[in-house]
Amino acid sequence: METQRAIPALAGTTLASEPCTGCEARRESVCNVVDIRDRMQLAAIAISRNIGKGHVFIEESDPATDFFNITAGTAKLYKRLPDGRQQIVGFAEAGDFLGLAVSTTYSFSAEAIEPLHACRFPRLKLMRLLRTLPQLEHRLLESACQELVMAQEQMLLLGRKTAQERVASFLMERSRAAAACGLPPGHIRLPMTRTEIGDYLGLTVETVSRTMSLFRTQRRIALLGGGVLALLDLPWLEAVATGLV
Amino acid sequence: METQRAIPALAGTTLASEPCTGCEARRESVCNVVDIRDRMQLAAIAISRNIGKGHVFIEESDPATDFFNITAGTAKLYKRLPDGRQQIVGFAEAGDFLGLAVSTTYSFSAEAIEPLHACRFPRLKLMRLLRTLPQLEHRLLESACQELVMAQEQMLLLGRKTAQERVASFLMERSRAAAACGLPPGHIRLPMTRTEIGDYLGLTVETVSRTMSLFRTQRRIALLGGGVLALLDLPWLEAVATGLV
DNA sequence: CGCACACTTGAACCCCCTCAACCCAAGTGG
DNA sequence: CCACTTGGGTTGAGGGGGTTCAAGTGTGCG
Repeated sequence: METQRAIPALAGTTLASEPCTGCEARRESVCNVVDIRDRMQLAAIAISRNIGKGHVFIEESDPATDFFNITAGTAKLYKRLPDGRQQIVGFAEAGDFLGLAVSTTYSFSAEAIEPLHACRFPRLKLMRLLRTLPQLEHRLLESACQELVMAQEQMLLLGRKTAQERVASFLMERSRAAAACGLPPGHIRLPMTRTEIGDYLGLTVETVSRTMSLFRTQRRIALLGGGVLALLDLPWLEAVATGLV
Repeated sequence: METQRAIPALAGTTLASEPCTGCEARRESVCNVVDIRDRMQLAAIAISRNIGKGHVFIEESDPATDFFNITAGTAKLYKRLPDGRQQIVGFAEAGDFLGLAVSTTYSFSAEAIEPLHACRFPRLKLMRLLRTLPQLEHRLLESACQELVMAQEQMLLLGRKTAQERVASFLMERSRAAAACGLPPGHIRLPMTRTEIGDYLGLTVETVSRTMSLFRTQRRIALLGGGVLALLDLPWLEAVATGLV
């Protein structure tokens, strides 16, 4: 795994009168709220890293030494039971901030499911910096609240929805997320495996596969290869996802 | 429902050189981080309310006009599907802060499951106050992160645990919460009905009842009446809750 | 090519849900 | 005082949605 000073696009040039200009994730990122002078302070404590597919870069119950800001790629955040059962509690993509727990240990593990790029912030340094950057703290609070709302929605899914409702909900969630990246409307990309979708939705691989096959034969969706998928009947999917139908 | 100026214990006296002194929840509450002068500002915008059992004081998807700080009693926070299926996303007790969503509408409903006492803060006024009270914002961020961790734990439960593991987890969670209130060690109070426990754990009433009966015949727990329950075999319950056994 | 891994499909099973009956305690009211 | 109601809790019998087990089909990559 390579590590380098932040600001990859400017590596080798003078050390950034305007930091993070090369960062593709800056627009959606939490870093964006602080002004240029403060962003230099942020960049000064950040270390930019490439993380290979399959690499576990946060291990549950390990000491929480760092925060991460994903700038490219996708990671799965998951918890495990002793016998190997796995629950994915979320997928982190460009702009997401990881490690916000108050606890001194991580509450979940994180693994890159496709090549990942992230800024790593030493926990203590960032905590210290937070005291002088109230806008950043405010932005983190907003971000945490947003995640909390999504977590509650996921609890409703896991506790009360049927397999079809879960898969439809997942596709709609991806559809909303896909608005950001550059895909034709009604198309989504699924960088995760069926097993991972199952571990996210509280189902088995087989049930996910069967349900997707059902949707396909009903012409609600179409598999286009390369992990890309077309949502052919958005209104129906939305209705199923919300428990109507 | 009665409403009155905050500081119930001091109602009718001079308006509190030291506000919130009568509040039994102040110790655990988010308000506690701000110093006396700032707490007066907080108390100035707060309205103290008694909320009767069964009263729904937050309605999902309604405009989020207020924040609440629970000072006594218990509320259930829940989401519903159109056909009536219900998922309880948490129980709020003394010291808990509600309504933290960034969104302008509530993301869940809240109902008092026993007589409730809460401080109500107009959203806009509190938001404005937040800008001048960074310690309060910091405390809210901590609180949100803590809730996020608990939500992720609940996702693991809802997605991957068996009925027995869910009930054991619930009992252990209550056991940790009970440490605060004045019950003999190993004893917990369950102010919620079996139906509500089921709606929290993603199970039916019958399954909850059957599982508790099983634990009782195995002498792992004992029902003492009045919603009080003795945990007779904590190590075993803990092991089951974490997926061992 | 051949191996590994992801995905799909089929068949049998099982845990939990559904439906139903019943118990019990607390009101309520004649 | 008892008859009746209501709401929460328990227990039993049967059924079903999703899991488990198993086999087979791609598909990328050394």
